[in-house]
Amino acid sequence: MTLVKEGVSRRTAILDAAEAEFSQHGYDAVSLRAIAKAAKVDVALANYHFGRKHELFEQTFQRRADILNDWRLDALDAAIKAAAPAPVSVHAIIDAYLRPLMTGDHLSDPGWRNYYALVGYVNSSTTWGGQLMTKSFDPIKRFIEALKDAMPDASDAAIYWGYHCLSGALTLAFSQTGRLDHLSDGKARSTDLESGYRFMVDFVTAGFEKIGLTET
Amino acid sequence: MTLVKEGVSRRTAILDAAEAEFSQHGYDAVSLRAIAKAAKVDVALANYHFGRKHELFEQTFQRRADILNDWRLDALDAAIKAAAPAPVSVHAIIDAYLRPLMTGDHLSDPGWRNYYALVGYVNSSTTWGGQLMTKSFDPIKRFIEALKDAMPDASDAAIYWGYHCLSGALTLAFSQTGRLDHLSDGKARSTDLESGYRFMVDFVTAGFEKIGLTET
DNA sequence: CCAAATATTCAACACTTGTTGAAATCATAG
DNA sequence: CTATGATTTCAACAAGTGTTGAATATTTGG
Repeated sequence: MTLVKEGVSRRTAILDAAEAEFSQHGYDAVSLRAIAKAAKVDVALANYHFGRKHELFEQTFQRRADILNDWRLDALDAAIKAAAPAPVSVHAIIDAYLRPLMTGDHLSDPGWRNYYALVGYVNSSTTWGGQLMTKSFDPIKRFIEALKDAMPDASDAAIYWGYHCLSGALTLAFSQTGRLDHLSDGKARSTDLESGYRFMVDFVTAGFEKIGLTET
Repeated sequence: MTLVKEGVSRRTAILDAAEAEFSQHGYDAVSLRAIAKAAKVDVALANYHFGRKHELFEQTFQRRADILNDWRLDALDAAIKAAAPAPVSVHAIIDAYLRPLMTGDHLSDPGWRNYYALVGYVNSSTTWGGQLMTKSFDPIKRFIEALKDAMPDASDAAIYWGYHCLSGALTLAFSQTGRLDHLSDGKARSTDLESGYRFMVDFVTAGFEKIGLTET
């Protein structure tokens, strides 16, 4: 009998457990022992594989970021190709940014749902937000370039602040905090991200097109 | 010699310290001892005044929420009055929601800057987000009603998801995580919230007006 | 099958955590 | 001034923290 059960190594079991725990409670509220227990593994093993807790967190975060980056860049390339030789539209760029989060069974996969919450946590964290988001999602700079091409008259400031609005709206919605349900008394549901996605695409596209015109 | 220095009671000294610590490091990374030390007070005093750590956090959060709610409702009333008898515009509603964060010296006040970061932390926290945001900012439901009046053809879902976009964009920007600076290589600055405010007003207004038209 | 390398567990370390009951200090009213 | 009540500090608690070095188990390559 091999040590590895069901094809899942203990190393990825730790990452899985860390992902679930960190996304639900944040970095500091989660102990390595809680992660080890969820992964059915000794505490010391996390340290052996990942070093300090800090690094385990960053690797947990990076794992799906790489996958998400690939999905998004593929979608962007497809949009550019579909529009050629005309420049790709703002709407198509925003859609390429958002749609990969929805496609396939990502929304019904607890792993991805947890991860989206983790991104929301990191994005608005003063501790992690600045550095880690930029490092992990570096490839999305290609979306910034695409937006500049689509709106050649827009100022740099408009592009970056617009992207910041998009990022904030997206990560809050996909964190599924339940705020929407409380606020609307159930008339809108946090879990209904298909609806959220549709509204967000239109909302953000219109926003970008508006501030792309405003002189600064 | 009195026990109270410079008119600042020990009770509010604890709240001030808690605000600074919680906003910079989150709930779990902050110990009561760190707060007590910053407030130059014994650990046990926080418990005497506020009970459990949980309640200290909520009271810290509620303190400025009440003030901010008043500012916003005043701004909304003024906008409604200025537009009467015509219904107030979406643009004016969004401005009433955002402008109070900027007016006066709020942006140069470290207390308010810290608080804005704290709101960002709470808003995207799966632990606090749903309940605490709704409880503390309950009066902003009047903004929802105003938006419904301004866009009578918009669906409820459009209004609530639009507000969620606004909330996410706002709290991320005002958290000042430094993400914007890293992403833009300094071409846009997180600290330049005057610019952020101007872009956000136009961005969000255009977004609302767009999804207010879309049938769902 | 055996030796080397890798993976995992065990046990413990020094320290920090939130909370509390009792003691000490202060403010205030009579 | 004094007695009462509200603050504040002191000291300690049981439990939990990240991290590590040594011991054990497992895999791998020859």
